[in-house]
Amino acid sequence: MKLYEPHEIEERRQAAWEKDQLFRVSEDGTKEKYYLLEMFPYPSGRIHMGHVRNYSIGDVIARYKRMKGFNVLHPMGWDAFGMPAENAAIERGIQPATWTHENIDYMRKQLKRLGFGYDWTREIATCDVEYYRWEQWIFLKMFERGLVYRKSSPVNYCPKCQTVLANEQVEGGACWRCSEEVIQKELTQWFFAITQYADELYDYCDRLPGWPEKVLSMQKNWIGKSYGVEVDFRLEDGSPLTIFTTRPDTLYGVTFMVLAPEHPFSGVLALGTPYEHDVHAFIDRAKAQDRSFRAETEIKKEGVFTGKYAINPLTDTKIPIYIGNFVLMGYGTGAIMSVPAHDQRDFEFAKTFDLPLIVTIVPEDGALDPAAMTEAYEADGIMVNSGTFVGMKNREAIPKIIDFIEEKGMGKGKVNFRLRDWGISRQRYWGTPIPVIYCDDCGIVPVPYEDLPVVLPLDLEIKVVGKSPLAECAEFYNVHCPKCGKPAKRETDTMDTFVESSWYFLRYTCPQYDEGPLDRKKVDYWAPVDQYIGGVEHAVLHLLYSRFFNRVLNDLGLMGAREPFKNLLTQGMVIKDGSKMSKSKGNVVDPDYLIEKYGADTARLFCLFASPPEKDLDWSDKGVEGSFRFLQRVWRLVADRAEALQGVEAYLVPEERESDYIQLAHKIHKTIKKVTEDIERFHLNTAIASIMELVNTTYKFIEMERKEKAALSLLKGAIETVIMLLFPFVPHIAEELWGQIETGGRLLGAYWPVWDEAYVKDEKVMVVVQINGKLRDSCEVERDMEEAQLKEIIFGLEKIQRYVEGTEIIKTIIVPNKLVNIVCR
RNA sequence: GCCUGGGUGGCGGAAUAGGUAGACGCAAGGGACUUAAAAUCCCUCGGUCCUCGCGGCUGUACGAGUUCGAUUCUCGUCCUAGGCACCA
Repeated sequence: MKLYEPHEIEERRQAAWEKDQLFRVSEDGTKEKYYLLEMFPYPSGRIHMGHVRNYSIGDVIARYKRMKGFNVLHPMGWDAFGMPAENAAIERGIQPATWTHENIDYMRKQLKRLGFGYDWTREIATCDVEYYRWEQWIFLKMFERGLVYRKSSPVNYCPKCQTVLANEQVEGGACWRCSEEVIQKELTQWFFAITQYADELYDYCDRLPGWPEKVLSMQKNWIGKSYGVEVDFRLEDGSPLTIFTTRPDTLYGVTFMVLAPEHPFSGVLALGTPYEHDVHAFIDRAKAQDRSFRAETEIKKEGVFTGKYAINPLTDTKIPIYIGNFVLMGYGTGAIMSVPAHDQRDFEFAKTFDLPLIVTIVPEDGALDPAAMTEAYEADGIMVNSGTFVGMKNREAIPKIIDFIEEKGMGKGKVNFRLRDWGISRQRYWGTPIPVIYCDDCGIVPVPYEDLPVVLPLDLEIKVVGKSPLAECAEFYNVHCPKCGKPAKRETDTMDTFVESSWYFLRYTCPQYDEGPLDRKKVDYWAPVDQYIGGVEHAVLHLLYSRFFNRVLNDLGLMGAREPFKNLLTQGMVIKDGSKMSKSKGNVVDPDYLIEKYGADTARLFCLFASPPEKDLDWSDKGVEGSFRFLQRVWRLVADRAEALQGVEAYLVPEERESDYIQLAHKIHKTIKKVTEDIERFHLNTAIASIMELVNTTYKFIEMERKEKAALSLLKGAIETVIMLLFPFVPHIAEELWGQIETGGRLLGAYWPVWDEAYVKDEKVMVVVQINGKLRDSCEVERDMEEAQLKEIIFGLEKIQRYVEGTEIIKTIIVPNKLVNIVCR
């Protein structure tokens, strides 16, 4: 018998796949397409176990779908722009481009060594000019449509990364990448108008049944849609002061207003009054508190009275106007109405400043005494003190009050979003240059399409200092204005790297197309991605940006699909010793080491078997050994009798009626069914478990030592089935074993086995007997037996008789072929 | 505080539509083979009680409920992970 030598086998098989270009695909109208994609990696140097897991899952699905006859697009590429390349450049004096490409070369080899089947002719590296030139092209199209604009605003800035961060990239006041505390800085930035799509992005969350509930809820949470009304309060001089509220049912309980420090009225209301000095001192102080500080929990609510009053349009009551540090200028109108009786924040503020409470909603079965309240009543109830709305349920009153306000011209219904526009300017070098030129005379001038690409110079010296190297490269930024020809300056900021990953999955469909970003025919054949697989950490950032970008490209007429990813699978992290694998924790397992010790098939198998894809995977060295042992067991099963099986015809149905045969035949068909259905729903761990069971059953059959030809035929059928079912998981060993038994020239991987429903059902079934729901006995009977006959057998059981004796039988419940429950007293 | 998930043996995890809880694997214990070891193979393996039987009781975070029957459905409680968090 040949020994199982994974390295030799794997190298040989991989070379053959490469030679035959096995995974290369093109559009084919005769087959159903299936676009399978895993999130592409950042080329950090080497792949880690998270990648191995992600891509192993993907490879199973890709190979399975191919066996099922789909035309499977399964590409791979590199999210190649980003800061680590610059840091490496600074630390080691190596060009970011060189560093990145060396990493890509190494990691590509690693992926190939794991045996993942990609169409490498479609490989993309986002740092290649042929990729980012089309991103610049898209930028210009977006600019024409007003989807890109420039504005000065306070931005999140990471002092360590020395660049701006989008709101989504700030996690609890810290940089998402390096965890440095984020500060506020006033900068002029480019923005993508993602808020124009906020409503649609929100609503479509309900039309993505193939996405995990969790991700959709995170996206909805982030977009933060809320229905309310804008109401015009009036200053005493008649000028309007508009607020936004989601609780118009509390409008009659407003006792004061609060403005954000940045509100245009904040600086002027107190002018010339005794309050002026205090107000300005407060505003200065509040503005100095940067965003991250303001975001801290338990920040004390502070405020100052402006000395001015406004009129509540519903009640004509005069109410004082305050400025408060807790009101955000960026949401709603930057001014709020305060209802201390029904909003906890307002309640606290009112207590501090000794402001009155007016109750407008009471619990259905009680009353509220403003003087006795220790917290705001935020729940639903019945309207009181509310003009014509008294007596209504507050929920029902809300739309009526909005109608009333609109009728009287006091305001209008409004939907607000938490989502902000996406700031994409980064003061970094290793990214896509923003294709814009600033001219003293003509202002902002987009680079003409014929001048694209704006190429990122590769021969720059990267220094530590704050400024982007591009801003110091005169050859780069000194240009002539495309409009008037006068000397002008090129934009030296680059784009956020999330821009590249927002459309790479579309470019895979036509990576060499040179007349535009997308070849409409090809992209419409493949898009949308049928199955996307990646880490849940991208639930908001990457996935939301991609949904936005896909819509923009759709609106630009570049493609037909509206949503980018039909189905999404978010895989869990790889955990070891209780925490995520990381260098700092010193608990990383190196894929190279695993491949060297056990081979790629074992590494893949363990990642797939140890836990279902969505869950975190607990690393276990012993578990890896177990996977290796299983493969050796399979190897022996086949290799030990490879010669004996030569020339034997494989049967999946028993030629003999003896129970050994029948049992094995049934097991084969049941396993095919189970594995098929499990792969379809991504229960890859249980799919493997059931293949293991088939292997165990096959060994048991062998122990019977049946020598007839029929036994060999069925055995061969079982073995062929094991190999075919294993192929998507561990393709190298499967192919090798397939080659060892003579299989009539059939090609492994070309088709998926089918089960015969007749053999899925056992001829004899074990029926368990319960008495009053408690398990008492069981017996084996013919399948689909007549109820009367079954009852006769059951009640004839000695044990059951003993239990039933002396009781009154109320009823007998029969679950066919499974269970009988006798209810008695 | 709000919104999602999730709590099952010593461990990773099964149980697809309410019907035998613990598949498969790991670890552990016992045995076979061997001069010995490795490898391999076989047996045991939730808890508990006894009269050690193809025995009884109990058991899927906890407490109720629906049901002939609940890991599964409903309500409440606790714990835990993730997301959002002065968003008016």
